[in-house]
Amino acid sequence: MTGLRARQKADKNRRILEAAAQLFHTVGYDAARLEDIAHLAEVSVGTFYNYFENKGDLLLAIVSMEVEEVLESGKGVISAPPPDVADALRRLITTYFDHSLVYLSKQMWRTAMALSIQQPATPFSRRYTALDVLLRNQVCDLIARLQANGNARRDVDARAIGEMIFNNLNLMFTEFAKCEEMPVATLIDVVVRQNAPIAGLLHV
Amino acid sequence: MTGLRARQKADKNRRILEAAAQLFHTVGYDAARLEDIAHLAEVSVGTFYNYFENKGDLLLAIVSMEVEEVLESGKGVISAPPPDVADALRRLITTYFDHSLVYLSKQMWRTAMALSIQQPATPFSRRYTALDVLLRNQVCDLIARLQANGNARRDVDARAIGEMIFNNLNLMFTEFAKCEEMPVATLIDVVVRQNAPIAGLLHV
DNA sequence: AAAAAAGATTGAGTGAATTCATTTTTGAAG
DNA sequence: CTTCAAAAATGAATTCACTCAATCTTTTTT
Repeated sequence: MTGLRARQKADKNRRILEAAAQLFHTVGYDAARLEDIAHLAEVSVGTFYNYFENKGDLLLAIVSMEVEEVLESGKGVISAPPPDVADALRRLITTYFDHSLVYLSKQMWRTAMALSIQQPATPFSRRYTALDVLLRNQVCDLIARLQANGNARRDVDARAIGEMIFNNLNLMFTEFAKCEEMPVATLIDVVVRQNAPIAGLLHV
Repeated sequence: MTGLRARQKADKNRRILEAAAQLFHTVGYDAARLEDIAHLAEVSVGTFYNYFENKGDLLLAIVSMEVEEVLESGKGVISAPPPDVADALRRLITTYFDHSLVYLSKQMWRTAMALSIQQPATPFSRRYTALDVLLRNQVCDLIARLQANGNARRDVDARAIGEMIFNNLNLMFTEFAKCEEMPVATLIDVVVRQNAPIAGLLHV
């Protein structure tokens, strides 16, 4: 049976995450003071630091859970992609971008991205980066799948193309997060246009 | 003649930038306390805040000067590019990346990137973003120039391709900055490989 | 050239993240 | 059931970016 200590620890971890998610959502990342998060989670500030490296790590933990969901819904597209290359890419990026603002605000995304760049060695930063790798692989897999299905030319480096498409959409998402006015639809339109020449290249 | 006030102001601005550049370089961004920067620049902390919005803005000002130099040396490549598409792209990205660590450490780059994402509305953040746009245009111009010279296919959207190539190299530079071990040569190799399919697409 | 207005400087004060020496709780051993 | 060591929790103290009311300097006005 699980020891008391392990259960208490798991419970506190959960309480801290829930408290933070709630406060980040209601008052924003900056305004959510560690003292308030700790109080809401019914732990002391010192205890918080036994569970997370710092305030940023906490945000990255929450964002990572989000990205895991996105990754999951991406799987659906990969397993049965539309036959046309342009359609398949549009479907995948739409899946990614439509998911992006359900739980997280642009401000939270910006902070998370900034933290993952600034402190790349922290545990949740590594996890966040690892998830990016999985997303990148997913795009590469889509290209490979289209090739296997005979819907895309086979004489092209699927990995190189996939990496470039992912890196582009990733950077465009950053631009999107930096601009409060831009709607998701605009982001999708821009990326679809950028993908067009490559879709043309791959078309059988 | 320039008023006394204007001269004093310009001088203080210069002193602050020099002091910060020196301390960021020697002890790193985080360890450079505002009090130390102000002291070295022979102004008070309060005065510092009449010249810059915050500590991050100061770093972005320094990084922006760097990027301006990179942009300048990029012009040389654009004006007389090698005829082969792949060669031309390699030449441009080598110019960019070789310049990147002359004055700035990876840590300084990471902090600058993080700040420009996190506080996109601050004056120097806007400037930094504007410089990114100029760099992106430079890549688009290179493609257009190759097309004009008859060295690249004309039936392809030069802007879409240029944006994608730039966004990819930009994101790869971020990955490079996040990984202390990666040498510039590796970065260049990876990006050249990623560019290869597109270079093939464009080849006449 | 004195007075008034505008602009700039100042550094002690404020607030929030992070640290750490001390105390408390848990699980194991006798 | 005690005793003890390891693990976890605690919150007061520290640190540092940033603010602001008071003061000083330059420029303009009379």
